[in-house]
Amino acid sequence: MRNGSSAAQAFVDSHREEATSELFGISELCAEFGITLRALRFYEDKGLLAPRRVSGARVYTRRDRARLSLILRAKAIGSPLSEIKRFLDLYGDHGEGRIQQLNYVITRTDAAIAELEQKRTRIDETLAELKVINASCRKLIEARSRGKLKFIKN
Amino acid sequence: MRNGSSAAQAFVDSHREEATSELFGISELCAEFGITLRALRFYEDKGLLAPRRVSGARVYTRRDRARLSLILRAKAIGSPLSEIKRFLDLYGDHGEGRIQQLNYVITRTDAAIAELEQKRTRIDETLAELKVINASCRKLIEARSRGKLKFIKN
DNA sequence: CTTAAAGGTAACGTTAACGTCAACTGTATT
DNA sequence: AATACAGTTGACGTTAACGTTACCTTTAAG
Repeated sequence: MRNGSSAAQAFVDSHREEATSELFGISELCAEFGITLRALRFYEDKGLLAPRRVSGARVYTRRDRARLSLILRAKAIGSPLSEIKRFLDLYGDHGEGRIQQLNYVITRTDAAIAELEQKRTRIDETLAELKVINASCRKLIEARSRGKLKFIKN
Repeated sequence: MRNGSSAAQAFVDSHREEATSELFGISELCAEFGITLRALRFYEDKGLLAPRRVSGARVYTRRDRARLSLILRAKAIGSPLSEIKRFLDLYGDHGEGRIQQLNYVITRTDAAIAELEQKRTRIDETLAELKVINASCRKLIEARSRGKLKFIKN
C-alpha cells in the first residue's frame, strides 16, 4: 500500500521505463490520441518530444507516448506549450539527480501544485454558480408549467 | 436557507440588479482587476461588455463589473473569449424568458457543468501525480542526507 | 487661455498553436 | 520500372488576444 499502488504512481513510473521494444509510428500515435501529424511535429519543434529516427522517420517509444499523454492533458487544463515544456522536465529520472536538482524539482512541483489548486478553486466557484442558475431555471419552468395547467386544463 | 444564502447565489443575484447609482470609469475598473485599458475595450469590441457612454467616455455599472469579473475568471480557467461570450448569456435575466429560452439555458449550463467537471478531473489527476513526484523527491533527499552523514560525520 | 490628464478611435505589430500547401524521399507492391 | 503511400522539411496563412504607437477630443486645473 505504501508504494506503486495508485494510478498516479503507475503513470509516473511508466515515465521511467526505457524502450520496452514497443514502438509507435507517428500516425499510430496521432490516431490513438486524436491529434494531427502537424501538431505532433510541432510539439517536437518546440522541444516537448524527441523521438528517434529510423531513416528519417520518427519512431516513438512508450515513454514518448507517456510524455505526449502528459502534454495533451496539460493542454486540456489550459497550459501553454512553453509552460508544459518546463513542466515535463519534472517527470522523468530524478533518480540519480544531485540534491540541487532534486530541490529544484520540489520547488517547481510545489508551485505547480499551488497553481493547479487555485485553478481548481475557480472552477469550483464557477460550477457552484452554474448549478444555481440551472436549478433556478428548472424551478421557473416547473412553476410555469403548473401555472399553465390552471388556464389550459385540457 | 433555501435561497440567497451562498456566495454563488449572491454573485448570480448581483448580476440582475440594475444601476445602483454606483458607476465606474474605465481606468477605475482596470486598476481594480489589474488589466489594461486595451483589454477592456477589446472585450467590448468582442461584445462581452456594453457600457453606457457619457459624452463618448465609457461608464460601467455594477452589473458590468460583475460581468467583467466573470470574464476574467473564465479566462483564468482557460476559456477563449468566444466561448465566454455565449457563457455570459447564461447569467442575467432569465426571469421573464419564455420556456424555450429557459430550456436553452438549462441545456447550455448542463454542458458547461459537464465540461468543467471533466477539467476538474484532469486537474485532480495531475495533482495526484505531482504530489507523488514531490514526495519521492523529498524521500530521495532525506535518504541522501542520511547516507552522507555516515561518510562526513563532521 | 493653456496645459495636463484621461479617454477615444484607427491601425499595425506580436505570440501561440497549429492548418495548409508544395516539393521531395524512402519503402513496398505490382 | 512504375505506382502508391506514408513520412519529411520548409514556408506561408490564420485565429486569438491583446500590445503599441499615433493622433484626436474632452474635462479639470492653474
